[in-house]
Amino acid sequence: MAMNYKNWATQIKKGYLELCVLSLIEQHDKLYGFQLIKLLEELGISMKEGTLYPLMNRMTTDKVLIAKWETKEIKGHPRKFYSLSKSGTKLLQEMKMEYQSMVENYLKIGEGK
Amino acid sequence: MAMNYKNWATQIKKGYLELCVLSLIEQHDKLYGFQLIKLLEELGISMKEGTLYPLMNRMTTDKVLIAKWETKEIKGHPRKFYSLSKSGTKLLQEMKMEYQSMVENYLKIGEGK
DNA sequence: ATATAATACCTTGTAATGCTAGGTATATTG
DNA sequence: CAATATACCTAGCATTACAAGGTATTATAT
Repeated sequence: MAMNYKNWATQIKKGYLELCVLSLIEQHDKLYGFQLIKLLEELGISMKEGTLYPLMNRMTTDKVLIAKWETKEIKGHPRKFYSLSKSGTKLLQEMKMEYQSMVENYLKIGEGK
Repeated sequence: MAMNYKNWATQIKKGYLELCVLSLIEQHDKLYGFQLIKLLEELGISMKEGTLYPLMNRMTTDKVLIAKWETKEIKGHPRKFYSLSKSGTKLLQEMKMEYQSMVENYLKIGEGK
């Protein structure tokens, strides 16, 4: 990315990261925050803690996600696991459709001409 | 889109619209603002005037775009045509690569499991 | 004549969010 | 006992899509 406009990468991630997080939780049933960051990293998607944790709290407040602390069976810092609520599942389906449209619409730009 | 989180559609468009605009200008060589909005609309992409014009001015100031007024040969309100600068062309290539990565990375989420 | 609509551009202010840069706490390793 | 890794959190900043307003020109309808 060029020196100027290096913030474009930040901008285009808005919404996209939300979709990635919800999709990963759907796929794994439940995940905790730190684990999500590692999973995304493996996929080539960089999401900082300062981005993820506020997002998880927002989505929990909005009842898109259900959060549960787990302290048993593990040592170290307790982990907060997230799973999709019913409305979260529905929201994700809508997001996927919208995302799919965007990808297809952009493809049309390349095809035309 | 659900009642809540209806702003997600707004958020995910950040950066995406910039990519669409630059790609369309590259393909058509030159375009004016109002025309861009109509073109995007035809593609299924909604971009409001209050979004487009400030963006075009930003990118002109940053020398990503070159702007030229055209008043001859047409009646009605004068039109401001935009074309890609050299650095704009380079920036667009970088954006396309980044976008491609994002699309591919998200595909991996669906594939894994 | 004179509203109305369509074209074409612009600006102010708001809401939302990714990230930086800090912080806290627990457990392990040198 | 310092350093590292894990795991969560927060305040403040920079950025951008949009709503809602505006200006100006031409064509069309009343």
